[in-house]
Amino acid sequence: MRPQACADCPVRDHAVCSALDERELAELAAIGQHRDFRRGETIFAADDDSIACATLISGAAKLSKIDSDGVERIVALIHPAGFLGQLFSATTRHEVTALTDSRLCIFPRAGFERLMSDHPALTRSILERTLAELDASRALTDLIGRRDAKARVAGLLLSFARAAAPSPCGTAQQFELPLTREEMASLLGTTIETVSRRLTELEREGVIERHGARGLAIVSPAALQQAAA
Amino acid sequence: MRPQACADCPVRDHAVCSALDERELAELAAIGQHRDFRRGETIFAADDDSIACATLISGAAKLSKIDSDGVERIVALIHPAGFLGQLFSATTRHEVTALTDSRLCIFPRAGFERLMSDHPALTRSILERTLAELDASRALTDLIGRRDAKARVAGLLLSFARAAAPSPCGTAQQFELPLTREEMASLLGTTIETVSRRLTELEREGVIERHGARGLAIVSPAALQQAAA
DNA sequence: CGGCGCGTTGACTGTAGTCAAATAAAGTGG
DNA sequence: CCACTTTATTTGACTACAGTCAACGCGCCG
Repeated sequence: MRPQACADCPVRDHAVCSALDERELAELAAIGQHRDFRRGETIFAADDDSIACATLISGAAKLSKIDSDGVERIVALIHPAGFLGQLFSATTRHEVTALTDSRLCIFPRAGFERLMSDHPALTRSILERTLAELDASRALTDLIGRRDAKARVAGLLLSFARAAAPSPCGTAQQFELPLTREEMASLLGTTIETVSRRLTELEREGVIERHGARGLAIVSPAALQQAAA
Repeated sequence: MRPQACADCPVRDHAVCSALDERELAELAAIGQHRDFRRGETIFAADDDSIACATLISGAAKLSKIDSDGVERIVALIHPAGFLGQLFSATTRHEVTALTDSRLCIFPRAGFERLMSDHPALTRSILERTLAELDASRALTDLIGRRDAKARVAGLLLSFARAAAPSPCGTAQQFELPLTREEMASLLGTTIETVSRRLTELEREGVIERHGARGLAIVSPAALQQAAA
């Protein structure tokens, strides 16, 4: 990867590298390289040596743990411009998996951390990104702490709609669900069947429309918002 | 507050200030001051101007949102050495409330952020703290995503036991619950009654013992761990 | 002493979980 | 390109757990 590539990068205004000046960006670009992952591929495995970190350029990823019974528990979703990998820690804490075909800009961790100490702007940028992840994580805590499953499902759909929107503050009216029913259930702390039933219910009420298993259109944003309350 | 006070600070080895050298610490101490809050007191109100941030020296705090129906939804707990306040943002996003009598070391945000730009070590230290909060938040996501209420309650007790332990890695065998039933329910996405019933059940099974409404002893750590699985 | 906040318990209802089967979608090999 | 297998999703019937409403107990403070 050359700095040239950064000029065309779809996340160059939002990712951690956006705060760097040209010279710093060149240094970072020198140690980074693009890599593609197919849907379902493991990006980092849990409890491995933490040797790399990355910016997600396109696609989507999930962070998960496998608990003692072998059940996957998803704890976060990562969207483009998000940062992946465990800094300042010998091993990774979560499984990181591509939810859709994805492109990453990967950096060796040692080199990345060295650049952080050399360039405070990079540290600061990572901090801002981490604070954003923390906000997202707390929003998720809020979401899955809702008592009825319908509110959790509705809230998840809204968060997908926001993530799928072209502009950072809008919401897409129509999009593809990035998660399987099983993944949604894992994220929401419920079961496949309940997710399916609540989706059916929302469709019967005229709040959403489904096009195939993954396609989704929001017919009444207000009603969906209401259902998520 | 003077640097002298820092020497006796119970969290001086763990809080964000621990990474600073003497001169930096003196600068930070110059803009910080201690303040005590009583149980239940609001530390920062949601949606206020974000004018201050703080290190929690002793006690405990909760971060919460009040949703449209007026129901409180707790999204995080903060323990001593934790950092409070919203950096890089005009307004606070959450209500911050003292759970027990607490002592804070408060800094005006503008001064604090200026010190961060002057001293990369402080930025780096805040980053490490934020990464720790992010881990904690994801652990909470994992906890409240469990399907049965008993596992959620048991897991919460374990996390209290860890927080109450004198050493960072141990677990206290006996401690006071820092949350009311209502707060536990809010955190776990369930109801007061369910929390109460599951506690009664755990006691009946001989896993825990209750001493009054708040006192708790873990009789069988293994069984509790098992129940939380 | 009486009220108030907090916690526990009981009875009942309803929603979500479980087990099982049918259907739809996606992938495979001819 | 189609038949076939495999996987994902929906639906149904039943059960169990959690939510709701209500009463009661306890400790605290005025």
